[in-house]
Amino acid sequence: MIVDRSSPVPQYFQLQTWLIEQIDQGVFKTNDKIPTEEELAQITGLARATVRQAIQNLVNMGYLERKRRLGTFVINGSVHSETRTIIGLIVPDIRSGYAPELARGAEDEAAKNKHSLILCNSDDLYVKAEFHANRLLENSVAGLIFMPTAAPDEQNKKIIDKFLRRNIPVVLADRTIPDLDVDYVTTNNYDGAYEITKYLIDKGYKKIAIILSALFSTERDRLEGYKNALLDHNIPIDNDIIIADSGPFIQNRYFKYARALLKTRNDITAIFAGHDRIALLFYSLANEMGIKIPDDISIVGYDDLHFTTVPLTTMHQPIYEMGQESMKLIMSRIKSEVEYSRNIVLNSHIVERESVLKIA
Amino acid sequence: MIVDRSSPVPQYFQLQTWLIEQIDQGVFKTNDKIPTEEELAQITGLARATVRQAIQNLVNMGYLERKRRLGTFVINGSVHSETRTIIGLIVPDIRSGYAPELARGAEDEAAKNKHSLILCNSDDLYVKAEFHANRLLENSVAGLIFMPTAAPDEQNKKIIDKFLRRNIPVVLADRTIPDLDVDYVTTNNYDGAYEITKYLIDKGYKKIAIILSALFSTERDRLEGYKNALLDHNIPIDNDIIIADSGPFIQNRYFKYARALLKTRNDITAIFAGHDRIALLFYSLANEMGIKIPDDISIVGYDDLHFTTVPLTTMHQPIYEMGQESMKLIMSRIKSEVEYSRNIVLNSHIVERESVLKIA
DNA sequence: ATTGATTAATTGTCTATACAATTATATGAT
DNA sequence: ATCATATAATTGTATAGACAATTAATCAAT
Repeated sequence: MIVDRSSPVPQYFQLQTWLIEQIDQGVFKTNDKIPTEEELAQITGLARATVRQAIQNLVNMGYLERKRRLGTFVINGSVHSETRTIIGLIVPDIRSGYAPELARGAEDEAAKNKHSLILCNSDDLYVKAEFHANRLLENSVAGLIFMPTAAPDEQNKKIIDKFLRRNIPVVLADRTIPDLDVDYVTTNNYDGAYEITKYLIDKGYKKIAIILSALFSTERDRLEGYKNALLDHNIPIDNDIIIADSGPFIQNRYFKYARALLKTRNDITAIFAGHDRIALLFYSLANEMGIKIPDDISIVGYDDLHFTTVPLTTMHQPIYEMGQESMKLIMSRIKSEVEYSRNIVLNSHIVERESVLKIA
Repeated sequence: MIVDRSSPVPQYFQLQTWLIEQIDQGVFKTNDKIPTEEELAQITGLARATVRQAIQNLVNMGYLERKRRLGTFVINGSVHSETRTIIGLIVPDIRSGYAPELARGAEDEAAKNKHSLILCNSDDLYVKAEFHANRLLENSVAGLIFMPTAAPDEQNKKIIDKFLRRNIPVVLADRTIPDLDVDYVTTNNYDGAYEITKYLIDKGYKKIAIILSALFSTERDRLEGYKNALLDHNIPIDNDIIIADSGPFIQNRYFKYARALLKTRNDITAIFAGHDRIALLFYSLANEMGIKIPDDISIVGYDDLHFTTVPLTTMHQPIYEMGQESMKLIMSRIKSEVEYSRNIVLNSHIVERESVLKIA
């Protein structure tokens, strides 16, 4: 007998307790359909309204989910994730690069799902990321979108594990970590770099310098794409005109690299800037040194931060979509049990403006 | 009439909405007893069970509290403010203008106080702002930093009141609302505009056009500053070269204004762009039309979004500090009872670059 | 194949009614 | 004064029944 009508315990509550027991004991498993309200009324001898009250409470508590016409179903056991509607987003700095675009994509998608976004800036530092991670956990966020910091992979993993251990889904955005079984969304940096290098080659260039950071998977992939494009077109790789900085982006440092490069190697005819902000430096520098882009030197960037002031040919990255897709992954993890980790690689495409001259 | 029986909206939901409204508008204040279920049934003409459903939902949402034999009471929204450590930030769009800088200032200050920031984009639309406001309330934020939308003041006030009624502190950032007793942080737009207009006058200019939006207090103040600077220097105001758009910033529309202005009025020697993004348009346009800045025409902007590509002389606004100060106001409200509302006006200063030529 | 209409299952909304449980307050007894 | 008891107001629990809305699945038409 499920409900004891002589008990002082409310009958809806008895039913509720019984249902929880069944779920806990695995009689009703995740995603199972439990009996319909009518059936439960029959079985227990209660009125449908009473059954409904019990079920409604369990829905509120995050045990069950109702679907019209289909029935009532047991929800993913990682419990109260339903009531939590805040997602954390850790980016290096909301002011720089494409972070605003990414945040906006994520926020829009979150809003669609009636979730909110907590914004955290790590400045690419492990300590700051960890500080925020702890605060997010205290606020019991339902998920985390994380751009790994410039710290070693091991440290980033530590942060990620904190969440995963508590069954809080994590998605890496843009930057990835090798050999880590976690969802991520990125763009095809290797292919993109290969393509835009080939673009320069097709325009007649052979002496193509590249300047970027070796710190992040994204830019390391771009470097590989660049190298292989050269090799595939029988252009020797000249390590002197490959500048791969080991630290995060610091404007002044890159200014020095750029200045040194332009001064010492006037055989360079084209430059592949690891990202658009580096490309911008060259514009300023060209101005300063009386060099004309693209007449004297051609340049391409990567990202497509829409500057209206310089006509930079660059690789457009779908950043907004990256934010969106990251949030979609989080949402699907929250809503249902996902067994395997999923990786989304978005495609970039060249946006041709006027920073490259055809010389072939 | 509280419920419209012909509406497709469920009646319990209509009642629910009505009750929230009453609470928001202060008809039912904190700790007030609302009518009993029986009374509400009478008033609305609904069955008690239906009334009950509405009330139950509001109890779950944290609006109401039931006490047996006593009735149902409005909950004091500020009760848990010590334990709540999340602050809402509603900006038009995190991608545009200085929103990232503002967000970063606010976030850093929040982090110092072990608080977190929920980021919301309103797109300057009332409906979106309201959606986010409701979500923030559901997440029981401890405070709100709000950039009013482009909607009429009354609507923005409605959103603000929702928070204030629950004793949740609100700070307006950058844009203010006249005759509203609420904390705000802004910059001295009037003085700044006066100063930069005077700067142009001192450089020898008399025919100074201005282009901005008349939608926000900030830009309206700038327009006044511009006008008074002219008047004080005995320069007649020429309404033909004052373009005050009534809508939000839409790039293409401003392009048209700019193009028309440059084509029809070649007596103009200087331009005061209401903000830097407008100034940028002139750079693109100048390029297109073969006009040189500053040789053919001088231009100043407002904001100082640091573009490395064009040497724009502009009014630097301390946006990061604005975010910081806004958050500081929130924190002081959270920590202690503040009786009076406080207004902080930050000072801007001119950053001289190379977009203005001396002709006097 | 795609689109459109139909059907049936199930949850969603709503009414009208009844009695139970709780408890602040008033009343009465000591 | 203190304690016990009754009272009444209000929310809490429960029933039985009706119709609405949604939607997966099926069938029909193009």
